[in-house]
Amino acid sequence: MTKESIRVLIVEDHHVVRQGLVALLNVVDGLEVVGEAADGVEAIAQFRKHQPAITLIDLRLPRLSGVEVIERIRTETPQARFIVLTTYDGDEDIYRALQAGARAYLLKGMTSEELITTIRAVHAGRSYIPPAIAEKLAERMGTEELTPREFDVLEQIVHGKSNKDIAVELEISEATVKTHVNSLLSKLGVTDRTQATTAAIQRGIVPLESLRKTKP
Amino acid sequence: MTKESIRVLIVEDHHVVRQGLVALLNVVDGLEVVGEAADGVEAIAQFRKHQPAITLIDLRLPRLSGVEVIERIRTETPQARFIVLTTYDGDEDIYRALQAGARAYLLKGMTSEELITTIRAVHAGRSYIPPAIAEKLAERMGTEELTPREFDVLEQIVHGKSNKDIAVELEISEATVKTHVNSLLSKLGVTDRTQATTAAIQRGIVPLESLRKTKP
DNA sequence: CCTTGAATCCATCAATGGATCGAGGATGGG
DNA sequence: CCCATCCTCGATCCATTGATGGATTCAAGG
Repeated sequence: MTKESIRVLIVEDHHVVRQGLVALLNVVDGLEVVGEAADGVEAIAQFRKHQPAITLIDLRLPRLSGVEVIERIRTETPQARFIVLTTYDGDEDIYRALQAGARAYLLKGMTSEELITTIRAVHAGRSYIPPAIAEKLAERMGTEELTPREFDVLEQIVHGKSNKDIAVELEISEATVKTHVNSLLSKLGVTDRTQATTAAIQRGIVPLESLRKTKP
Repeated sequence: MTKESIRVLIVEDHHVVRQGLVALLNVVDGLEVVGEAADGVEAIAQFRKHQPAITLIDLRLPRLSGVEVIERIRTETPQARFIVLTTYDGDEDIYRALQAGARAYLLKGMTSEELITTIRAVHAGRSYIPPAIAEKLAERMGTEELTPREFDVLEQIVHGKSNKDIAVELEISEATVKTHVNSLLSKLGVTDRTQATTAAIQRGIVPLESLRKTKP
């Protein structure tokens, strides 16, 4: 009946989740898990070794982020197909992953059927973005991109720095900092730096992990 | 050899993770997964039905939070034993869970051995807190508790409200708001509201989910 | 009963933040 | 070459914020 199994690589650092995926997919007819990886570097090695048709990948990975893995693999193997599988749903993450070439973006917590359907769809050349995710993306489209410098300033703001501190840190004048603050506030559609902070975190522009203890 | 299996209930909303836990635990000698639940309400029902020795539970659950589930079950069955299994590691979550009566707190991503060892330990009456978690807890201990009112104010700050807005919202004068702001800033060990915001989010005092679209 | 701590209010002041101008230099694509 | 964009800087002005100090009420606990 089934001609040939779809060869799948699973990249996921959480052990139990990885186990769950393998257990789930291995009982499915027409799918075959050919490899597993727990971090970005391993993911690339496994990909080269097995040349899977589909790679299921989490975005938050040790050593090399999911987005970087997708980008690197796609430069050497452009036809590689990726399904991003993650718990986070900040617009920025979604955007970057799709930008990097992912064909589908699923949140953990979906049903097995959804997952399997998506794998088959992507293997058949289609792509799949759940409605909830599509909505986030649409939202994002409405907003302008931050310039690199504005991004730098936003990052500092989220880390609780004052305009003066930021000026010192970035080696520019406080007036310039204010200019950047002003334009990023309007691009984010907020009125002050506190709102900018929550917006940045919530949308995944500045990752939560980066908040931990940075010395003054 | 094995006298009797340890009866385990798994409470976890993410389907793949739940699958992974079941797959992982069912092959272990001396453990038996007697039930599964995907939300808080179901969790209580399953507990009553199966009276498991150990309940593995995620904190973020639909309908009823993990902490609430633990509290409710422990009022009717004080000897119930809980192992919290979650991805989040904000001090506040940890504290509340242990306060509610959890015996162990594990982050997803631990090895199967860790998990199994912990289950056996908790079943034997011991408790287990990983070093990384213990450190967080110790940190928290150093800081003073916020009063309810300070908490209200902090919540508003995180939502990007100005002192004036907060005054209106809480129906107190702006001067009073400032007083609360001042004392919560010092309790959190920060110098302005932006830092208070990141601290609150990072420590889980104000959940990220609550940030989504609240109309002005 | 007295102390303590929470919550409320008030006033004042200096520092910070944000809005709004205008304007020069660098860069890169058309 | 010209135009657009970004980055830079400065000046002014007003609003907000945070620090400080002092005052009242009320409830809980020793």
